[in-house]
Amino acid sequence: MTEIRLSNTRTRKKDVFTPIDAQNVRMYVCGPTVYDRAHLGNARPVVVFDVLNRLLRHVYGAEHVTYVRNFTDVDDKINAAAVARKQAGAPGTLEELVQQRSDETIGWFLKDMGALGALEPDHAPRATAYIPQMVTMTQELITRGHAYEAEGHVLFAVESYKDYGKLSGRSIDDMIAGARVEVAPYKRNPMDFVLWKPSTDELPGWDSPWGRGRPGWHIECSAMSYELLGETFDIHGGGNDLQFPHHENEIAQSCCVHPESKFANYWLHNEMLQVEGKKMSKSLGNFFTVRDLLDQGVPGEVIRFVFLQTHYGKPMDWTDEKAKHAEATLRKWKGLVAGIEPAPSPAPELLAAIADDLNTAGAIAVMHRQAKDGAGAALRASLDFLGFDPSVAVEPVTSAVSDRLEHLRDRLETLRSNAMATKDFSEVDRLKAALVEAGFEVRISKKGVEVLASGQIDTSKLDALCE
RNA sequence: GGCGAGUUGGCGGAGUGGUUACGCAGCGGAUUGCAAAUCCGUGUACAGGAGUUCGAUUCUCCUACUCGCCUCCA
Repeated sequence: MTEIRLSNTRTRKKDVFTPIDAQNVRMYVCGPTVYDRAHLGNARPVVVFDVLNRLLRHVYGAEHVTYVRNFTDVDDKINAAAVARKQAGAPGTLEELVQQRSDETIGWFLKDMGALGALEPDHAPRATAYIPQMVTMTQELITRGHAYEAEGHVLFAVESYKDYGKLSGRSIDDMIAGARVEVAPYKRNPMDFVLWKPSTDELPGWDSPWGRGRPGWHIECSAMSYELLGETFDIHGGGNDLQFPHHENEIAQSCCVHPESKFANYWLHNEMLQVEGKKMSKSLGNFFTVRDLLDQGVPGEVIRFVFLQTHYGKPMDWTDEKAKHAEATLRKWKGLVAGIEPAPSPAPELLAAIADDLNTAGAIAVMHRQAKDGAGAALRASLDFLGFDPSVAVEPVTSAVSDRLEHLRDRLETLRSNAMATKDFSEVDRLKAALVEAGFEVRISKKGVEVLASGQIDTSKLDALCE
């Protein structure tokens, strides 16, 4: 069996992965808050853990892996969007409008991530479907002396959990010293965090022993992972910005309710994404969504390829340059594997690279070697394994384009054979240049003439050529 | 201030205690009506300093720089 090694934030080492139960390998990844379109940064963990999911399925068998990724649909930004709609005169109650907003955002998310070649998890629980479980857990924390009620809020008492801060390597005292946030007066310790908070009448809320309210952010992951994966499971993942406080708080909640459990054995965190060397932010004007890129004609798998070029534990820089190179490489490889059956299983070297802490960049190096060696079947199996569909052209050429392309190719061929006799190549060169201008690649060899789509096709220029 | 990640040839980016990864670009050649594509050849880099070692880019320590988190942003 392939030995998988993973960088474990908990131990700060690369650990050999040993599942609790090889018949049921369990992974929980923190999913998005569904208030708006996913930006490019949101896509990184999705792709990273998609690769891990595929690896686990390959090694343990698809039916022996359970992958859970939640949707956070309790959030002030969702509420704000719903309120705005309500004020604009949209029909329905506010709760319905909240639900609507979440529904549509979830639909976008799945579609956009599907375009990146990400398989959907086995379970994609929504926080709103687990409120009773969160209430129960919160109550249990109070009973066990780890939480207290204050002014309609329920707060987790960080001092009641001795390992608080262990995952992220922080001490409560240091954090208090460096705190930059104003502390609510009802907190016993400034680091105490909210398990439950009151809702106003206008906002979505649920009945609870502490009045009508809504859960704090962290409790949902504790409740849902327990419901779907049990007290202790194998892998917990997410972006490294979640390490503190989100994951720290999840651990505190879960371990205090289930003192015998370790919660998650392996913690994986992906590093952040940057754009052209800078943090993606609205103020810098370099903020964009996955959909923006797709709409600009950047194929989803090009985005996927660029992501996989950088190890998940390193900051990744998104640049147009990389996207261009990725597209060229994918196009080349797809040409190489066209019509070739994939090898029955991915090559051992490829698997070894991925199993070594998801060394996707190393895997790409293996694929370059396969391409160079003309190992089409192996390359195709590699592409399949990493979630690239070789049967789909990088840039789908519409039939309308391909018909005209055929016509132009014939014309070019005729012109060329004439020119070979007359030695006057001016007509050939003119058509060739025009085709290149319109976004095609022209190859003329002894065997004949080939015209291929090579990038952004300018259909208006194509139309002009056909007249 | 606290915690953490990183720094490899023009660019991207693996890997290794001692034998030039690889890709792109570039350069030379083959091929071509010219190109493109393809093929062949071509690259001694590992932030700085100290230490361990027969030997370090690879291990340890220090310094510099970059970046992230500490704000319900993945």
